[in-house]
Amino acid sequence: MTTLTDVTDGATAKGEQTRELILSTALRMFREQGYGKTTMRAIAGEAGVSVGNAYYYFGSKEHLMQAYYDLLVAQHREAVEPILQAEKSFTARMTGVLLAWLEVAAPYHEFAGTFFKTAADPNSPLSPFSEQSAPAREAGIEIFRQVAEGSDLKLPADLRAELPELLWLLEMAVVLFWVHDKSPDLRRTTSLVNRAVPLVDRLLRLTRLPVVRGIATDIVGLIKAVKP
Amino acid sequence: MTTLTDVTDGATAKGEQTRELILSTALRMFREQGYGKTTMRAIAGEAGVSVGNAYYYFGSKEHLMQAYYDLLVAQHREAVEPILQAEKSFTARMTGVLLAWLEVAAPYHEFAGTFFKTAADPNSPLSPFSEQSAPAREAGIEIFRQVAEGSDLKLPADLRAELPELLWLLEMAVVLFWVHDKSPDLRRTTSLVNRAVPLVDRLLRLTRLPVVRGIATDIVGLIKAVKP
DNA sequence: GTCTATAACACGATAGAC
DNA sequence: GTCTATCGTGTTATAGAC
Repeated sequence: MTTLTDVTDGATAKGEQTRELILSTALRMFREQGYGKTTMRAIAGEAGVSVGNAYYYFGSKEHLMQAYYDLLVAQHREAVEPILQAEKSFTARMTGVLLAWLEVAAPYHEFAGTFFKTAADPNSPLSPFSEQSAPAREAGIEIFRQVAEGSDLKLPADLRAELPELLWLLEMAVVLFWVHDKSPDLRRTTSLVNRAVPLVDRLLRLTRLPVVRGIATDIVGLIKAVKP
Repeated sequence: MTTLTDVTDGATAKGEQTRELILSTALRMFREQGYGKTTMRAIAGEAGVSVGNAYYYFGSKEHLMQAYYDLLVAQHREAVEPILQAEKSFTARMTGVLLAWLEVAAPYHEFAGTFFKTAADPNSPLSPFSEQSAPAREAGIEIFRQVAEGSDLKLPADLRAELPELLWLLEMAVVLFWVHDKSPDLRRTTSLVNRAVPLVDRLLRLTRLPVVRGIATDIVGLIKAVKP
């Protein structure tokens, strides 16, 4: 029986190097000329390998994008740690996490649209809602679980249980907005985050009112019922 | 000086016919084999025209998709009319409009993913948020203006002004959900609509409470501030 | 203005040899 | 693991016919 670690040592060390070379070359060219104008031939040529070799490591051009996304997620997770250590208020934690995402992703904004394009395709394994993305999605939701749990929020149990997923959805919405944002310095998106998060905070605290809490309970019920 | 109507009469009648032929052939083939497996050569062949002719009427394969979308919107507008005539309650009107969309779009569900794939690309003219889509978007929003105005809803003026656009956004969200829905008969999406709309209704009426109204005002302010 | 026929191009992707 | 050669596709170009 082979173990997962087998693939990372010995004979494949060189392979890993080639993989890295192709990936970093691709990302640099995506950044410099955009996704559409960067051809697989050009990536292979620039990296000094054959096209076939590039396809040996990355099943498609979109898989190179997916690799970039994984990188982004890792960087975000790192950037978020000090914020979660320092801040206590929900607004500060949530705003910090979202702004950290914008900062990490900023260099790739111009061609991020292409990634989002495949993300919207329900048949693509790259979709954030797909089964293949489940691990990455869970990791993303986990961040928002920490955002909520380490904060000063007091919520009814049913809402608290669903909140991380809801906050993750909110992040998806922010990303959607961000992808379409053409304003200088992405001011519209940062403004959206800075103003929307306090509103979410107020909305969540409103669940103390019985009328609002009734609706909140029903919304949670709806979400549960409609999840696949 | 030539007038706009010149292009629609006399000599172009045959052209219009050819255009229709190409479009209907393409849509049938998209439906039967999916978008990806339907080639431009095959469409032209099946329609009995040359490839060049297909490109004469449709600038690209995606333009054929756009034409399909326009068709869908027109069908939806038709399907919606009797509902808006008959129903008075907001919930019934809104639910009716959304379910009508699901019904009209159902035959295309399988390959709709491919369409929304390109629609999600912010650089694509097919994006519902793009400048080129502005007329279609306005027309869509207009439907929800009718939904709200002809209903029994009583809302503060600022919220009422933004509501049609918000309801249109809600429709976009439903479509996004629909595209990813793999359940038999699209039950999850219909269930979402049937349960979410009454909740929206209740939420909107809650704005009578001063606390809630305060937040609603701020949300409207945020939306206005963040619109391009 | 509408349409045909055919070739050619660039690109993503694949096959199969080494 | 890596290469070369090749395929299938969207799209464009050419050169013309009615």
